[in-house]
Amino acid sequence: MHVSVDVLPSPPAAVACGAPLVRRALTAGEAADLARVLKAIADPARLRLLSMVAAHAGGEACVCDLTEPLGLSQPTVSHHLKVLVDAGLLRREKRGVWAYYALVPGALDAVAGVLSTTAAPGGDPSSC
Amino acid sequence: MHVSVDVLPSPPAAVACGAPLVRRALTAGEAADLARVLKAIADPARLRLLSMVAAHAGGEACVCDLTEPLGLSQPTVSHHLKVLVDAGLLRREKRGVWAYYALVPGALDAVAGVLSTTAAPGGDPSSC
DNA sequence: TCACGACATCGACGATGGTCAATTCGTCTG
DNA sequence: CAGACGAATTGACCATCGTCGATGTCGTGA
Repeated sequence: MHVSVDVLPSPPAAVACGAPLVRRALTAGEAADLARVLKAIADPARLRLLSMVAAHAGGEACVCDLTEPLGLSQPTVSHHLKVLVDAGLLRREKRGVWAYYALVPGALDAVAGVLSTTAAPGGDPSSC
Repeated sequence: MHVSVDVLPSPPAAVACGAPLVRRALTAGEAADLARVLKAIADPARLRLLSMVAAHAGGEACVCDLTEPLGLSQPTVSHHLKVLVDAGLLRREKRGVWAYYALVPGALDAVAGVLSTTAAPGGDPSSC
């Protein structure tokens, strides 16, 4: 028994491409994938973290830069950052004692593209 | 006693405009507003509902059109639709015995615009 | 080697959310 | 009016989530 299905927390998710939401009815699987990424973003603390990381000098920030302005404990901030990394929205790089977080380049735009009811703006030709 | 603070579930939310997420750090209030709308979208059943309503003939659908393909009970579908209406993403119109739901025109694009790291595409000049 | 600082993980608690069965509310029709 | 039908509301149950304090881990410097 126990074949251990190995249901990994999922690879970075990727969101799928194009703007399928309003074009055709989503399948249960597509909806689950999209919801997983959106649930990661749909939290005030995590939205502020994304925003603070993006607006920080150099496009990256360490936990010590984020804890105090956010008004949450350090373990809580670490938890939220992990959720965002697991969702494929942030990238974590450890340098010495500090851990630096930065936006994953196309991630937020991919989500925006799926939600948009018009054609994608810049038109990222790498995917699809 | 009981002045009844009347903390309304919030007006349609509106999300704010522009693409402030990656430009500057969000305030706690802005993050809370955005999170409220995103939480409404961040559910597989509700994503499929938005998608099915948008893809349906005439851009609108009644509950009876949605219950069966979604595989959820009628009360649950009604509950999800109410969440989407309260978030300002769907519009409800009752005609006779049936209740028809349709997308609120700019709502999804507004959310997409906030998440996007580039300038808004079509450029909806009505707001801001 | 030891102490300290930055960060991650663990365990627990209260709050929120998704779902359904049962009921209620409106509206049309016989 | 009474019945039927579509939809909304209620109440309850279980799962998931956000938060914290305590603890563990790893790299740095005295």
